[in-house]
Amino acid sequence: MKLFEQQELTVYNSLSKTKEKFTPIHKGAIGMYVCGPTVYSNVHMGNCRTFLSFDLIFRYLKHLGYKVRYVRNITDAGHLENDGESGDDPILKKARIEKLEPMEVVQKYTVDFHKIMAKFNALPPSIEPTATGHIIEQIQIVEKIIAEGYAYEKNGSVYFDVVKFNEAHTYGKLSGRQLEDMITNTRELAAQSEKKNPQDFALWKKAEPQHIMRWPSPWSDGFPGWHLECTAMSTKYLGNNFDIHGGGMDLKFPHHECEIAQAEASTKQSPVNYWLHTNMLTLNGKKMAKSTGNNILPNELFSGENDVLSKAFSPTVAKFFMYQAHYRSILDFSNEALLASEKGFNRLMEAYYNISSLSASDKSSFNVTQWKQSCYDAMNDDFNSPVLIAQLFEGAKFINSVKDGSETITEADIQLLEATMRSFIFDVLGLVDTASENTNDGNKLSETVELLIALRNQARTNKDFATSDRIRDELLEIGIQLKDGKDGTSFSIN
RNA sequence: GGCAUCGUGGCCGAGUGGCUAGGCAGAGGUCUGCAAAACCUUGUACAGCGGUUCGAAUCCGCUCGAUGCCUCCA
Repeated sequence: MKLFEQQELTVYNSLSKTKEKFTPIHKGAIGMYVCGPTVYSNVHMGNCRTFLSFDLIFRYLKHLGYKVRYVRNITDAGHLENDGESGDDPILKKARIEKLEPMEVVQKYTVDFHKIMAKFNALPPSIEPTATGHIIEQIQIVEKIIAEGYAYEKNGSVYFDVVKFNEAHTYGKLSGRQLEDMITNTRELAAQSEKKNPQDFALWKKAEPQHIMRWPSPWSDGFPGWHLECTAMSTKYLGNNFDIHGGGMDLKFPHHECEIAQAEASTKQSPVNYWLHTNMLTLNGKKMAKSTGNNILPNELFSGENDVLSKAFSPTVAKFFMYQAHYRSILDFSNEALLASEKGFNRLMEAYYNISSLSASDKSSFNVTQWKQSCYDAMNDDFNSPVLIAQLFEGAKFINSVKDGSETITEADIQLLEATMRSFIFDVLGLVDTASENTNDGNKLSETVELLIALRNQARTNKDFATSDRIRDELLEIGIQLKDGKDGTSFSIN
């Protein structure tokens, strides 16, 4: 029996604004689409948070035994500023600044994105389609929407008729906005607008002469609108109705709202069963954003080269820090919080490695089976990673107490405890144990340090504390800390 | 201005109509030649004011404050 048949998963659906029991369309299989990055600059930590949140969700669904098709796109064209009115494509803009072909910009930052995700030990999606690779599909959807009467062409550009759509459908159901409110509250753009209403959005834009990213279409040589890309790529690989659509909270409106409208207008059905939105990572209490410069880059974090950081942090620690908050909560990025997470993470890993040295008893003084279920309960409750981590710390506390002799455990429970800790820490959370990498890597280094430890212990036996302290202190200076315990001396490399 | 989210102990951050989340820091202890590290123990907090209730930090209303979206952003 698959795990998912034993565990009841609940997810928060942004569309209904409630937690709902999760039931996939096809038993045992899940289709999930997540809006990927627009590749005109390096991804910052805020972007990473969203992708790491969905990595956790992807990993957990797989862990439960679901077959998951995870589609995450690369936006490499059409993402206009100012909704296509007087807007500019940021990729084109960047290409001009850096004197590159647009596709060189795309390639550069796509490669960077993949590198960063790999450092965070994020699993690659099943399919990673690009907008420019799906122009034909996008044109077909525009044709369908025009045929249904929900779009109109003007001077070679095609716009979605929001007011018309709203007569038979509901525009604003995801974001909770009323079209009437939007009409009264929308700031009027330049009077020369081609749109019937300011709420209308571009499906296809005619390219200006200087716009080099362009494709032929029935209406003009031009390029697709941003919202259309995701509709084309999600439905192509997941069908007209699929399970999960995710993205950052900031994409809810207008991007996802427009996706719903496009899909309903072209297929007459609701595209997505569960909408999942991740919340923002803030810096100094403000949203991280590419445009304002209020952000921190992953590489700055890994190297410590940023004024807000007192030291470098590993990708795993950063990830652990982010998973200590729920994905739907705003999280503020700070050095203090990272330091706290680093200590906590190291303590958790120490406890995990202590499992192998536990000695078994006839009875367990702790209900390991029940504890295991509470780990699942946490994740089943809308992927509540902070509660899962709290449970893992409960496990750690128990391990240390057994080691201490104040609690007991059976051999079978040792196996269960180890397997559960391992699968949640490494498979579900996708954390990487940096400490053990350090000690396993340099065998010669380890042997050298072991030799020094032996010499120091000899000095201690002879009460030659000057020598023993010198070895200890000088090793510490070069970043090797000796730890005297009951069973001898161990060390860690910082 | 409209829509939405949120305000938790020194810090970070879960959760919830009555039963201690967790982490970090602090305090006490164990261990140690001394330290460090490690481990154990320890904290009754939920913006303010009203209301509902036997009982609210948890529900409702108002006030104040913060953030996000409403123009590109995960």
